[in-house]
Amino acid sequence: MVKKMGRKPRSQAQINAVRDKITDHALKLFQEEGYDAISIRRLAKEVGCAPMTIYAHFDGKINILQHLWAVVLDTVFSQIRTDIENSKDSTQRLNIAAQVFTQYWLTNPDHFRLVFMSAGITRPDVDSFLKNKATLSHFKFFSGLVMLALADSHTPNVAEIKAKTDG
Amino acid sequence: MVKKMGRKPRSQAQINAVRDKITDHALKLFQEEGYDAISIRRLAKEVGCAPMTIYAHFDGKINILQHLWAVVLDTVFSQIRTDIENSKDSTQRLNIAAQVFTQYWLTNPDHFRLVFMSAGITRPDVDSFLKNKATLSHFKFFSGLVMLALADSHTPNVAEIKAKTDG
DNA sequence: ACATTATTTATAACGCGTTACAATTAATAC
DNA sequence: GTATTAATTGTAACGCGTTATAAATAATGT
Repeated sequence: MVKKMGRKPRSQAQINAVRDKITDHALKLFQEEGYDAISIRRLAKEVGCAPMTIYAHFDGKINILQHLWAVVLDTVFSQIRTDIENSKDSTQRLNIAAQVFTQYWLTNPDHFRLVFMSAGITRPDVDSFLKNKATLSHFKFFSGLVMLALADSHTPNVAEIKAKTDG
Repeated sequence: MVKKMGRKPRSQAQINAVRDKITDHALKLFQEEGYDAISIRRLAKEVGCAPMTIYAHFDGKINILQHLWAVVLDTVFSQIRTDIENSKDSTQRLNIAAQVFTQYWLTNPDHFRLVFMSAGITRPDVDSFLKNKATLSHFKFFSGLVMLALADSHTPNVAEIKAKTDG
């Protein structure tokens, strides 16, 4: 173990502070003018840093948007989880979840636009985002609710229909 | 009516000949190397024309892919329409349609890749493609089959489930 | 041949995301 | 101070889609 010299690496809090400063401006700008109307050079200018600094904290432009998506979905699903604990009936739980889900987008149309209508998003971008662990668990949680509700409905061809609609 | 002078405008067949020459090379190149691995400059070189000629026949790169999509979907749905005429039962018709649909992608995996997995496709691109009249009629035709099958199933909560899955 | 119209071509430019790399600034240890 | 390490900055460049514009080419009339 040799002694360390020079500047010490930043703490996680310090790193997150810079990331947050970037994502805060990105969120505002993306909502105001759209994802591909905002360039990296423009975003850097608004943040007050050099374009290269952004690339030091994010893999690329699309990575910034994925970060924003994750934040929004985290709040949506955490609210669903808390609101659901009141009920025990599986179909009713699904109803509550769906209601919270849709209600969130209605009261936060800007978030809806950000997540679902950001122009210029490619399929592989969405795919890699869906490979994110937290995001995946959210969808597993939701599909679990659907499964339970379907199991309670006792209709023979529902599973078949679900298979088709899934595809 | 003044007399016309100079070169006459090309016939539709002549125009289509140029378009087809472009789309033929585009189809081959997109399948071989992927949509965004092929640049307009590269496509033009392979076609044997100048990049500007492509822009004279298509609004842009994404427009070429939309053309290819339309061609593929046309063949899929025309095959479905012919194969369906044998049966009268609505649920069986839906079954046949789904089978032809999936079978097509299994026997033409390259087309499947082209339509559903072309990288670099944006949401508005897909949206504008779906606004195409022929494409829309295809989906209306398919959703009509689903509706009829659902009407025959006599299960009370199927419509509700369908509403959720649609969203 | 010539003028006229249609089509293609060549050239340059714009901003974009992204990368490479050297220069610079900031913070720590001696 | 000075050396050392971390982080940011500046600069240039690449290919991209796309647009604008003028020149070249092709086909038709007289």
